[in-house]
Amino acid sequence: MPIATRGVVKGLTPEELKKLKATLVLGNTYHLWLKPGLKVIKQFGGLHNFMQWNRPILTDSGGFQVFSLSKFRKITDRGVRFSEPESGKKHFLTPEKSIDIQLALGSDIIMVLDECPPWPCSKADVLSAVERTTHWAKRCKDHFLKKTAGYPKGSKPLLFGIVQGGVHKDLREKSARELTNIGFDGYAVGGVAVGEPREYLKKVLKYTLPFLPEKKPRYLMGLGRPEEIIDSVKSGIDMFDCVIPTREGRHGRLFIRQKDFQKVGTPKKFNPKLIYKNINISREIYAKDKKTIDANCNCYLCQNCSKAYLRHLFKIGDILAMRLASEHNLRFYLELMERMKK
RNA sequence: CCGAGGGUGGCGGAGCGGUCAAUCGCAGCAGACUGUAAAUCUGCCGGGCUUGUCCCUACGGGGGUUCGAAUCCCUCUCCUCGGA
Repeated sequence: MPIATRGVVKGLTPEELKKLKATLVLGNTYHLWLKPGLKVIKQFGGLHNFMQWNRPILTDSGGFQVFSLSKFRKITDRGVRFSEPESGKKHFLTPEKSIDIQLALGSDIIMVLDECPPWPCSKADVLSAVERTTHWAKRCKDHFLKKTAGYPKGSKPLLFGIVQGGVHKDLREKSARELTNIGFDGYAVGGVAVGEPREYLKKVLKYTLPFLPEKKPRYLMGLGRPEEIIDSVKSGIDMFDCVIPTREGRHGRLFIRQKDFQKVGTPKKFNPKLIYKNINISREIYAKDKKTIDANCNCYLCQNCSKAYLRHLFKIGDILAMRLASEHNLRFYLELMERMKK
């Protein structure tokens, strides 16, 4: 899923996203709630129409902001009080409110509000986050059922639960069991890549996935680097979202296919280190480089521009640089996912 | 020719007797980025190397005062603005 937190995949049009074969985009409850606000989006009949994206949208619940805006919030069982970093304005987000907002946005996949504990964190605090996440998940589900009771058949969005539990085996299992007991349309693994050493990812998946139904979509939230995605797919993950392709693209870091890229998703063995490499295009060594960025890529950038030109666009700060790099990186990521579907 | 103000690192611009190799911004170089407070952030940015409470050379040129000068004085030179 390309990330469209505020109702745009930064710099790109829906048409461009479709050309990249993006099927699903992620929006954010918290951000869209504040800007432009629900009044505006309701007037457009929902986020799809507002942003002119007619394919599915998954909305995150605001749970991650419970973590990332840590200086500006206070959590209680009732919900989370945030103050907006720019204006200081206070807002109170509850599980029910998160569901209401996501329904108003017209989301296709709604995420429950969860508590994502930071790293490092005591086990007691992780436990408390798990318990609160379960409690909130139950409230989300109840509220969701109540609110969508009258929806015509087939028009009901999906509701996903989110597993927490940090790096602890027993807590991951507890969280997964409690959520599956409530029952959701899909399950997300949350609380990963919040600062913990990278080796933990595989463990967390090993602790969590056995307790999630294989037939339901399983979504790893916020991840990741290509090698992490490949490993996670092998472990059983079906869905990802990550800011890396777009954010790093805007910052001039590009993903370039290497020799073994084409072997991904085939029975052939590949060397994980030969799948891709990153370059920072603003480096001086590319100043006169006439070569294309990635000879194996079909995006506009790779079909038309030299490294020297893209570097120049970044150096002068032109928005086209960010657009082209975002598009390229998304194509890389989406192509990687496409290969692994097989 | 007279009067006034000024010349600081690639640029802009602080500093106006010691704590100055010199605040800060830009440009430059490198790095980071994982459910987007992120077109952001961090580091380096006179030269040298043994990268350090290290050594050189430095605030237009020259001279002087002082224990000590980018900072005060003299002189030359250049720039800007007024007046002839």
